[in-house]
Amino acid sequence: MLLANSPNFSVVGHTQKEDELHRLLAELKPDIVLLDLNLGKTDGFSILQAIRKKNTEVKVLIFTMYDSEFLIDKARQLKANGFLLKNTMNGELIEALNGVFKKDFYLHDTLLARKSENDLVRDEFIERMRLTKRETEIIRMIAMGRQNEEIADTLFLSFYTVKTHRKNLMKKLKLNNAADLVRFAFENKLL
Amino acid sequence: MLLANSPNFSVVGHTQKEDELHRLLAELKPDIVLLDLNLGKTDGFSILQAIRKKNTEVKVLIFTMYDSEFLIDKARQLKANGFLLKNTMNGELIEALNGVFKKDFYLHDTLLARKSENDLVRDEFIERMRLTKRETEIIRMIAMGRQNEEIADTLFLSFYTVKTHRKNLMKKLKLNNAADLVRFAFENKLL
DNA sequence: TTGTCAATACTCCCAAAGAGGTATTTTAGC
DNA sequence: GCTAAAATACCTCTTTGGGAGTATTGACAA
Repeated sequence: MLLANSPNFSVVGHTQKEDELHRLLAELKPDIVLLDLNLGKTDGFSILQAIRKKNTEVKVLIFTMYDSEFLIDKARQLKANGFLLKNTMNGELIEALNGVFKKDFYLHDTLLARKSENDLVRDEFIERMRLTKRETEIIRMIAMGRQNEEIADTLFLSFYTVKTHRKNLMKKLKLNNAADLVRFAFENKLL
Repeated sequence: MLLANSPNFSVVGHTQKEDELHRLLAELKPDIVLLDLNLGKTDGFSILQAIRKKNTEVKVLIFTMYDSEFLIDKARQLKANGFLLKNTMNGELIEALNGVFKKDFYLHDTLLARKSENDLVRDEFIERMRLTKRETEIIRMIAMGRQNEEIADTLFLSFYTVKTHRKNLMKKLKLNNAADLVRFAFENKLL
């Protein structure tokens, strides 16, 4: 709908399923994929990685509701070509679609401006709370709604190890349950 | 520190304990109380209520890191005189301190401006998900890290009733655990 | 080189949450 | 006054989380 009146861009296909995505990519050979980031069961990032394994040419623009510095970093790291928020104006989508060709990694000015500020908040938090690398990694996954076993599988750790980290996080941050932990992650810009 | 160079305001006391707060209020008779909102065990709002029960004169300025429309509403509702974010500039604190005398409820312009926008996001979410009044109330408390028994006590409900609501929320929102629920609350500006 | 810290892994126990139910009462709209 | 939705309350069972403690390994620094 946002692209209905655009002379330069049109939507050639869309899908909800990963296997269909790969089929469509091969068939339609689009210039850009607008990829929705889901933090739930089906992780948009793993799809991004899958795309990059098979296809290094197509531009991937992350299009999500998650206004998060951490996710922006992760998107860049995993070779996305841009990051765009869903609650965006019409103009911004077009701008972003052009942006992915012009820049290595497109990010809207307003997001860019806020980023360094929030990075600071986050880093200060991690420093203040003396969170280790692993702990930071795990608190983020908890905040994304993952449970111990999932986290263990993803990081190739024992279920017990994840439990230990979780326990230590609770202790360090003086929190009592997972909900508190998620709140803390949001407040300190970890997510 | 922020008030060190202010000709009009000075800090006459401070405390972390509620009983001491009431003692200090009686002794020092300050014009304004800067009240930190903790969403954890010790709820800043219950302290606000306690102050209002004994003392209707003193101005209470909520001073918190929680940038949340919902909390702003709640503060106004419980007769606070203003709401100020912690990551504020020096000038804004002074502005707010003056503001609590001038207005019924002081809120910084930038917050005010953003508020209606976020209210919309929230209302749309509640509408879309068909959340009832009670469910909205309870998802917020869950997101604040409260557990079923606490929520039950606060709302004068049975523990089982809260469990039921929690269960229904999970079903409606297609979520699997409390962490997911908290994330959803943040993303949809419920908190 | 000798600690300390980070990371890993495990045990036991208990509390809490999550997933199925069912059922009654209240409230609000027609 | 009737009906549908919301709110209340209870049950059983399984899974997950939270708290306590212990132990081993590798890395890095004093």
